[in-house]
Amino acid sequence: MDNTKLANLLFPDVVNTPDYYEEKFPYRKLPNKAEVTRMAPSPTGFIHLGNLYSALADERIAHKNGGVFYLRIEDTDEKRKVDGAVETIINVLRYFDIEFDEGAGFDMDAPQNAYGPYFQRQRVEIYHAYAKSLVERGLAYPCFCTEEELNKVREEQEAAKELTGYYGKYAVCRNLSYEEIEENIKAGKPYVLRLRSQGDPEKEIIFEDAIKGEIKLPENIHDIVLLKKDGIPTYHFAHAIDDHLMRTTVVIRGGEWLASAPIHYELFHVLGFKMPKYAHTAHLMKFDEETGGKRKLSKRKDPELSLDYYRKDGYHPYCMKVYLLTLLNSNFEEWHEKFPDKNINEFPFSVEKMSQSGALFDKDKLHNICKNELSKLSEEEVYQFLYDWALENEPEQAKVWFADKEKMLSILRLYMGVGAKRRRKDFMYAKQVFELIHYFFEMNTQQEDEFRMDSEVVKTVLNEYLTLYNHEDDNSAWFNKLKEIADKHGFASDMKAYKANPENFKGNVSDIAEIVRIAVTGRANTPDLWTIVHIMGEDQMRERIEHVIAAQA
RNA sequence: GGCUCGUUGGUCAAGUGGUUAAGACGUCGCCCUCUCACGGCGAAGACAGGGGUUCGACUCCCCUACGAGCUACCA
Repeated sequence: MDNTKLANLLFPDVVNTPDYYEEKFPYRKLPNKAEVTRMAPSPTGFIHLGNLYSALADERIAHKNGGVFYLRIEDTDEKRKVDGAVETIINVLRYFDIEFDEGAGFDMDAPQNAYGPYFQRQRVEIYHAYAKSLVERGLAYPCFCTEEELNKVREEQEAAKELTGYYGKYAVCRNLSYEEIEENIKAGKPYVLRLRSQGDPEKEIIFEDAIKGEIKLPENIHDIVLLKKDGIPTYHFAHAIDDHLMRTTVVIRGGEWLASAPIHYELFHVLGFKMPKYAHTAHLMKFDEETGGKRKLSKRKDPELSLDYYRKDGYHPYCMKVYLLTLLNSNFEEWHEKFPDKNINEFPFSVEKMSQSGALFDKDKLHNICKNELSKLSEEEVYQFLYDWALENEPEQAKVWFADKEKMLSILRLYMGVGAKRRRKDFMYAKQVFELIHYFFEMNTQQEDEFRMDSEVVKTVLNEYLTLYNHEDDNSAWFNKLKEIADKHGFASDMKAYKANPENFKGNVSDIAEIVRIAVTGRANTPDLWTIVHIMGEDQMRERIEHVIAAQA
């Protein structure tokens, strides 16, 4: 068989050789320990927490030592393509402050496009150049088997309990003569290009995975598809060529790829490429109510883990990042606690520290981190964050909430405990924040907690409160009046006295405060009531209380 | 079915042959306190099971169970 003749028959239009591309995309000149990583999503239009999780790992590995992190779009599967997906990916990652150095999203002529194009569909002539050279060397061949034929073979293999796939005696197109091939092609028969695998089933490959350590796998023996019948490469072929030509040094990818590592190993070998380092990550998992076990995050089943969800509810991107970092590198949390003022990008991130098994997404933990991180921000920063969120998600309400900046800042200061010895930690995410403070902006809010005293007592206390109330009172004068009311109606004003003999009282000052608190805010738990009253003003307070009194039967 | 990876408290996890088996979240209790939040103190709670190897196994080996992934002209 004349391989050169075959190569020319298959790829008559290919002019460039692999050497041409090797020269065009030279090794990168980078600092010593710098790594080149990439995020290579397929544009399916959906991006969830797990994607962010691995993107963050890639980004950290590249940037911790002055390397390069780029975005490549793996759009080889026509069926799964979704319009606008690329924009979504870029926007979401930008929102979460994960910056790319090059790749999709930059202009074609921009210097950040030097190793492009970064859309695989725009790279077919490159793939074909390498494919042609494989054919020339007898390492690839066209296969004319139809899907039906392949299915039939697979069924037979399954029935015979043999290894399924296109290999050995099942690789019927492997030894077609030039004449047969030419005839098929002239007849217009569609074909795929397959690798002529050199693998030996008895041998195994050994390679070092940065996360899992030494891995032993049998050599690949399958004549896998390199080019699909439309001439577009499969993942495997594109991966080898792209990551080589884009000079990727570390491939961080999901553990589902581990099993196909032998294919990649053979491909890199046969193409004469140096293997990158691999790091196969464990997936973020979710507790599955149905089965009662862990499972991989799924697009269809877990819409609440979509990144859009976190944007909608207003989770601060920084908090998300801190959370993911604590999952990614277990020593991060300790480091962050030890150096609270250091930029989290200074953390010495390492792939080796990444978990071997999939972590369950933990909302409690996320919330705890949100509370802590938000409590480190200034009221101005929180104001800006909430403002941006509200404008995008609650434009109508935003007009009300942000009509008076000073008022909003006062509320934030109160809820954040700014100026106090210790900061409060009530805030988790924007939506929740507004649920906490909305009563400031309504004349009569819905009562969310019930009075524990009967309505006669409530009425009496509230009337008394209104009578004694003086807006000029400071916090302690104001509180003394609550005590006065307590004493007058058989409640203890002194907590110690109450604790000593609770049976002597109807209750204590806290019960009086609670009545007023519920009347004013609609709920039993709030920060300092005096401050609340002074932010909302005497009029609003009186109106609310009178409204409550009137509502008591 | 075959191949592969994994398995420490409810969750995330430290741990690399000798430890009272860290820490964080959550839960519960106490303290502080006008409620809440914050903060402080404390409690409960784990090496999947069985065999080896060894003076000694959470740590090394084998088997079983369970979980996950792959087994496409999808990535």
